[in-house]
Amino acid sequence: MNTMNTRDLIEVAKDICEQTGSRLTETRQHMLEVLSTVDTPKSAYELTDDYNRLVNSPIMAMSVYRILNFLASIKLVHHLHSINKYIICKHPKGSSEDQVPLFLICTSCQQIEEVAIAKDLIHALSDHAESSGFVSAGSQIELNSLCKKCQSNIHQHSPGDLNGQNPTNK
Amino acid sequence: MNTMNTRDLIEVAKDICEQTGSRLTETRQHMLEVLSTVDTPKSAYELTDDYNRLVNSPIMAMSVYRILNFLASIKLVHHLHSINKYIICKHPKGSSEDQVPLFLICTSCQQIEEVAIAKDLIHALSDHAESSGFVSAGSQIELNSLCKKCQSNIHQHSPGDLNGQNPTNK
DNA sequence: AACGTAATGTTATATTATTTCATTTTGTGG
DNA sequence: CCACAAAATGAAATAATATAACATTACGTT
Repeated sequence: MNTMNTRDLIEVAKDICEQTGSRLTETRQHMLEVLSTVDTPKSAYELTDDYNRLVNSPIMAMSVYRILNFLASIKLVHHLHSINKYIICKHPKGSSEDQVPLFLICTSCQQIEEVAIAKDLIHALSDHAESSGFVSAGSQIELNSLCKKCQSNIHQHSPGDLNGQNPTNK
Repeated sequence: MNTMNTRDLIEVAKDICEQTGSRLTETRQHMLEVLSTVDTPKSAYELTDDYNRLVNSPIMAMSVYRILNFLASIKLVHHLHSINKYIICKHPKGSSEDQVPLFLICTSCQQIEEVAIAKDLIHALSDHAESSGFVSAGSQIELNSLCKKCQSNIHQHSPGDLNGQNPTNK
């Protein structure tokens, strides 16, 4: 496990910023703190609300987007495309050059588990491509799943149907 | 290779609909035809425009969303979350129970390569989770990549920097 | 023909994201 | 210390994406 507390996270952020010639401003730091208070992914607008609830100086959604983009660019925040939400990186230290993040997203309770997997595994996947030669451009992997807890809950109440697809359009 | 022409696709669609008690209506069939005319993924609104350009009877975005959702539910269309676009399924036959689609998305030219990989491979990935027991809920995998063509183009013009991350927020 | 469900039409609105330009902050060199 | 350039934010508008709600039409079944 490599999860960090907020203080350590801020330190890591400062280091990265120094290295890249960017700045860990007050709002960016505040946003990291806000992100640290939750363990489920949130939309940009939800984070805007959270920020304005927790931080004295108000912020607008536009700024939140900018900050999220920045934090994502230095890999301290992940954008989960499949649910269109953002979450703090759980182990910024562990993300070495030869690893990419894998996200297990519980489709029932939205709890996230983030693990790092070897890039080699990705290449093993893409080698199945016919006109292979595609190269992974550092993309994360998102798997919509069911966590243990929700699995047992569902089995109690309505067995089967883990896929939950329904062919109608209602 | 398992790519189908439009006529075969319609047949498959009809079969699926019969099995599930749904209907391959005229608009749905038209949408499949529209989707067949392109090989790059398109947004719902782009498809709305395409539809209205190619089909005589006009359609509204709301209906397009409904139809895309329907076609996705019967696995004839895929929603690529990471770029928020839709594309026709390249081999609806091949998607047996023990396979899931893997998409290689060229971040440069948006060309897609879709292949089917064994579900076992997914489980191999998620076994890296610490509190394992997550189970894949039939989710597809999207890899942002660079196709062969764009790789060589980039190497000619600006070597390196395949990841293209930039730490500023401009 | 009558009924119920599936599908679509239509309008409005919610949600997410970007564009644009002005202003402020901050490090750097003179 | 001051001036400058780049980085970052403020602010307003608007674009792009997606859903809600309700009316209407199409269609298979009895």
